[in-house]
Amino acid sequence: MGRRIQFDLERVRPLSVEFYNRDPRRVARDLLGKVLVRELDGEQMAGRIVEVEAYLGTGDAAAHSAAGLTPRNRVLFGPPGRSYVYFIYGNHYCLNVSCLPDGVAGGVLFRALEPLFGLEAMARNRGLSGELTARVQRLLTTGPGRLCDAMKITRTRDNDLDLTTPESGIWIGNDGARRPRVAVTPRIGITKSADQTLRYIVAGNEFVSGPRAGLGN
DNA sequence: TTATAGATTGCCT
DNA sequence: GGCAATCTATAAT
Repeated sequence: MGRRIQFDLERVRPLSVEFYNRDPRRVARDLLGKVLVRELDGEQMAGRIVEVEAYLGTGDAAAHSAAGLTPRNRVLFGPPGRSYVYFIYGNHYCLNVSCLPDGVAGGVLFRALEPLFGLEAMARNRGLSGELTARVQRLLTTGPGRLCDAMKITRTRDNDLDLTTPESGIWIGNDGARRPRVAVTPRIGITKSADQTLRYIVAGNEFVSGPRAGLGN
């Protein structure tokens, strides 16, 4: 018998636009422990943010905004608190939130969630069946492509949405949970600017992807 | 118009 | 632990 998840979505309050109108490094760190909520076709899903990466507008060769404004990355240059969804490796979508004021590029990539609500729906979306064992739960939203798959986040439908209001179908909120212990490491899957430590994880959380080492900070 | 690299994942050995 | 799959934005020709 699996562990029953108890989580009250009513307790979650959306984060303000001003929350995102800051340096992506600060936003990334503060997003840990917050809740990403998805509502689609009357179905609700939610997960606690346990792994993110900051992408800076300037001086960051790994950021999509590095070469200047293009049709694809325009959301990163727009106002804060909006969704930037891109398609990668021919298979996967990745979700970011824009940071800093209109005209200044920057964003945070969502890399992993701890599933809180709607696990059955997420498993279905991921093509997983059977018992929701700890191992299967980790396959739901651990990894940037997986969490988009689980929540059916796509570019055509979900790019450039306002993430500060439930009306968008995707939003981020605070449920009053205590601020988690944070660790910082280099980012994953990039070659440029790979020396910078811009990946933020909840220390010791089992739903973090890849290496979980890193000095607390 | 063509070429290439990419903020990944899952399956293979 | 290695690597193919699969698409497309952007750069190069």
